[in-house]
Amino acid sequence: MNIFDQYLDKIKKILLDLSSNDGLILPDSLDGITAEIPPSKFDSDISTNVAMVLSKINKKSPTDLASVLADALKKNDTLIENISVINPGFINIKFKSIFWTNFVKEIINHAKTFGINTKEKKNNYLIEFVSANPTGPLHVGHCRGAILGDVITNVLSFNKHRVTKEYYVNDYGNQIINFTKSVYFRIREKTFSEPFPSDNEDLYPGDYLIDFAQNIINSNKKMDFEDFNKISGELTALSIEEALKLIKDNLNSLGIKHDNFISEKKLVSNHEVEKVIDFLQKNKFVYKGKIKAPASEDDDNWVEREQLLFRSTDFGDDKDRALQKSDGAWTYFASDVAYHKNKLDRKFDYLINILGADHAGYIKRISSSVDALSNSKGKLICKVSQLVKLIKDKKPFKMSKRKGDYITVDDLINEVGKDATRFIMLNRSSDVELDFDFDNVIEKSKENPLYYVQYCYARIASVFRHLDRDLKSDIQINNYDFSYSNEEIVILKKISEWPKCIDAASNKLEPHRIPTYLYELASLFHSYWNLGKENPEKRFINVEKKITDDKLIFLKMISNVIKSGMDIVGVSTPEKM
RNA sequence: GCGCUUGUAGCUCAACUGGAUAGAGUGCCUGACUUCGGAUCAGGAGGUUCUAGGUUCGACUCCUAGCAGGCGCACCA
Repeated sequence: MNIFDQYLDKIKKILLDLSSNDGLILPDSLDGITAEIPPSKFDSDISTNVAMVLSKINKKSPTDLASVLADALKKNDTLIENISVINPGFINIKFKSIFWTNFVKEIINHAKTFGINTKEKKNNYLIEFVSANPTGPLHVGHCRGAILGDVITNVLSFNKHRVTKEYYVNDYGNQIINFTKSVYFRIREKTFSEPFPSDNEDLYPGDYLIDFAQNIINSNKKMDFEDFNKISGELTALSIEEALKLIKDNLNSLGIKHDNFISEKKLVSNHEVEKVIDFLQKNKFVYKGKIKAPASEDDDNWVEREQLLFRSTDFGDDKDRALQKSDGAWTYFASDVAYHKNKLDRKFDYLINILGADHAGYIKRISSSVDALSNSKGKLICKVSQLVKLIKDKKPFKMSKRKGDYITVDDLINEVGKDATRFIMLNRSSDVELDFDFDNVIEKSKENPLYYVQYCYARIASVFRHLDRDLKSDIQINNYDFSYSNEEIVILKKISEWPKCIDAASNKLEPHRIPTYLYELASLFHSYWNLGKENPEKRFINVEKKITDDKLIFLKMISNVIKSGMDIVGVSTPEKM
């Protein structure tokens, strides 16, 4: 039930009517006409820009046109209390109290579906996110993208789209060889008491490898660890398995579960890379050539080679991109092209990739390949999540990968918990860098938006508790005819924005709008609550049972929306804190 | 140098796919607990939305150019 959509439809209907009967001229598309939330200083519930959009084409002043439209609107709607035309030509509509009574009933009766866009086409999405190398635990850098992807999925699913969550496992290439060697040296450290080589920069230094090594030794008692070359294949598989187990644990503690894990190695061994390159070759997107040294590299160190290149410059990229290494192995990009071909073949309406800021430069390349593979019909959307700056004791602290002492997802969850991590990571637009202040995140005050919103829900729960009612169970509406105060109307207006918030979050893939909205709603609620301190009549539990019952329905409506939103964000709504 | 991205109150950020007098928190100042939960609330002060042009009835939002910060610019992944 989106009242803005409802009234937009009404307005358009009236326009068509006026156009056929009174000579109103309409443009080809009515898309520019909107129904919006008026600024709070106006005593009004919905506003529309219709008169300003149509004034030029009709050669009339916006205000004159607005008066005509306002009259027509008022005439066929008994729920409008008054309608006003305000410069530069907005039409503002104010509803009668009965409108809101109906509204509340509607939401209470359709608690589970309020906010869902019932008009739009439902799509089938594939979202790829996290996809961190299977060489160790997830760290803070992965965390934001992980949560972003998960909550985008939740928003889309809430809006009845179909979404498949996928993790691309980079289990092929040099990094994996180095990683496996590192595990091997840790095994030798244990079985042959040889020290781990500290001078080899290619090896992974992290302590977690010691656990990997021990686990592999324990569960492979018969394995002979003497000669690396004899066991490298098997050991690679075992090492990756260990890493993936750890990563899945990390994701699980963030509350994230992917539907599929797609192995790069399998794509390679199934010859999907060759096939896709054949295809590109036939369509003249691939050639043998040389690329120039990157600007960051000294020309002296750069060796120009002839190699297999993809014409990404045809699609706006800076340079063509290498597909094959000098040793004949595929580049990461080549197998990723195969992976995207694989995605395209599965016929999704949209492909979404969530990338970290440090991979943003990769977008042109991969979207070029999708364009080449799909004749520019691939509908790939890349979403970048900016860096997270960790702050403790008012100071930023950096993590250094070299020493292996970076902050892991585990560290984060242990310190601040899953709920706070999710809510705070999501509270800002993914386009801006995020300050993640440890002291702030665990603080229990208004400064911490998670608690502020949860507290709102807990307060409502406490009212129900006082009356021996259960907030979670359904509430009955019999003769409900609440006469709303101004404070209540303000809250109702905010509630009516919820479908708009979901729409924006869903269409623009901007889930931060949800925590922002919930915070605003909670803020209005806390003000409303405090009215009861000075004026006992404003309290929810009233001597008159009818008033108490009506107010409970009102509170139930608020808690429904809070609960919906918190579920999408993926955090709890405790009834006591 | 090139590409992407950000620039809004002292600080951290919002602003509904171009709407009206740009909003919150924090910090600073002042006030409210015998209460349905003070993890809260009320009030005050704080702005040339980086700059210069352009498009538009209307620009924080779109376009062009510049300035400043961040990220990236491999046969790595």
